[in-house]
Parts: sequence; structure tokens; C-alpha cells
Amino acid sequence: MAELHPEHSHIIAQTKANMPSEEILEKTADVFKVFGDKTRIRILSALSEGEMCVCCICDILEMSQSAVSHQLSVLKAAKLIKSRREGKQIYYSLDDAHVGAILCTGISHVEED
Amino acid sequence: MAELHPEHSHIIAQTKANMPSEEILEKTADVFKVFGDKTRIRILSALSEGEMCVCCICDILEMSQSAVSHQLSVLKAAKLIKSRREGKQIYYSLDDAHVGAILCTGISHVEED
DNA sequence: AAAACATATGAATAATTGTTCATATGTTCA
DNA sequence: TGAACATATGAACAATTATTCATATGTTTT
Repeated sequence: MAELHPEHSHIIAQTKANMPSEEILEKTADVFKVFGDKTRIRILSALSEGEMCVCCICDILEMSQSAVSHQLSVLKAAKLIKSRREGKQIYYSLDDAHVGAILCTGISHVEED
Repeated sequence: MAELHPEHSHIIAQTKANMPSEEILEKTADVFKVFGDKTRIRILSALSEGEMCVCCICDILEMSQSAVSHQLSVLKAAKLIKSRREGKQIYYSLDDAHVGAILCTGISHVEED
């Protein structure tokens, strides 16, 4: 642990006071963690074109149904996507506009420079 | 691997065509991965208040200098923060406005509902 | 030049996580 | 009801990663 630096104590106290709560920061990290995987980003990118059944997602990603389903469940647990059943198939879509917005922000950050 | 579904081939082809390149999607996931850790989010949140030296960050996070430095180097390698030396100390700050924007988007997503 | 200070970094360990394989669940059709 | 289809899920394994410990680098002060 670093030593105390009394001359910085004001900045430290003020910064701490202005920061969001630990709980908010942890949840924020958890949300980004879900975005932080290539397979999940590909799924979200596909779904940003519109709702889609699992088998379509598998075909687009060229990945096994099992691997895709596991990641769909991670995305759903994080409330980034929602699902609806239609007969044998289950259609997934982005949960709300926020999700598409975060994805776009990230992509445009990468596309620039 | 899932079987082919000819009746979906149009949707599949079109979605693939509209999606960003694999390279962009991978880089996007990598950026979010860097945001997807509590320690790094705390550092970014502190730095969004203004530039700060390493020892201040340690005091604010109440974490060891080594652990903080390791995460600073991850953030810097990802070009999310930049540094400048002033005598013995090194001051870190967010690399550009985009970083603060992504952070804020994530935090407000969590704060809502 | 040596000592003190601020920060960085390599190696090791512990914990987390993504995919595969095998199988279970739930729906439709014959 | 049974077979076929679409999706979900548990267990195991491999790979990635965050922190700690020890030490190295670079700066200032005496």
C-alpha cells in the first residue's frame, strides 16, 4: 500500500466524493465485461440489424449452436438482449436502444483514427 | 456446427454484408474488455475528474502501487489514458473525450432503471 | 555519488471465463 | 405417441487475466 501524501489529501477527498459509488462502478465494469468478448460483440452486431433466431446467428457467426447459446444466455442475464418464442424457434433482439448506442460508441471509437 | 437453413439464406447474407469487418469487431471487443474491470473503471472514473499522479490514484483506490501501475499500463497500451512526467511524479489523464463519453454511457446505463 | 522517492515491470499464483461434448428440455408434425 | 427439430445447460478443459512479491528504472536532493 502506498504511503500517505498529506499535500494531496484535498484532491483525494474531493475526487472520492465526486466518484460514483463502488456499487455503480462495479456494475458498470460488469456491463462492459459482457461487451468485452468477440463472440458477444458479433452477436450484438448481428442483432442490431434486427431480431433473429438462434440458428441464423449460428450461421452468421459460423459457430456451434452450443457456443452461441451459452453466449446468448450471458447476454440475456446481463439484460442486453431479450427473447421471444415463435413455434420451435426463439428470436433474440437487443433489449433496448441503449445497447445499440453503447455498441455504436465502441465501434466508432475503433473506426476513428 | 448448425445445419444450413436455406430459407434464411437471404437474411444471413444481408446481415453479414451489413456488419462491420471482423477486424473492427475484434478491436471493439478488445476496447470494451479494457473497460470491463472494476479497478480500471475506478481509475478512469477518478481521471475523469482531472489528471492525477499515480500515488493519488493509489490513495483513492486504496490499492497497492504495483497493482495500480499494472492496470495503468493496460489502459495506456489501449490508448485510453496518456501520461506526462513532472519531476519524480507521473501524471495520468484520459486520452481523449471519447473515453469519458464511453465511461459515462456505461455508467448512465447502469444508473437507469 | 549516494540515498530517498515515484513509478514500472517480470514471474508466479489464483481466479475467471469461453468452448466443446454430451445430454436435457420444449415444440411441432406425422 | 413417437420422431424430428430448435434451443438450453452441466461438466470439463484450456486459455486468459488480476494481484502480489521482489526488484528494476528513472528522478531529485543532499
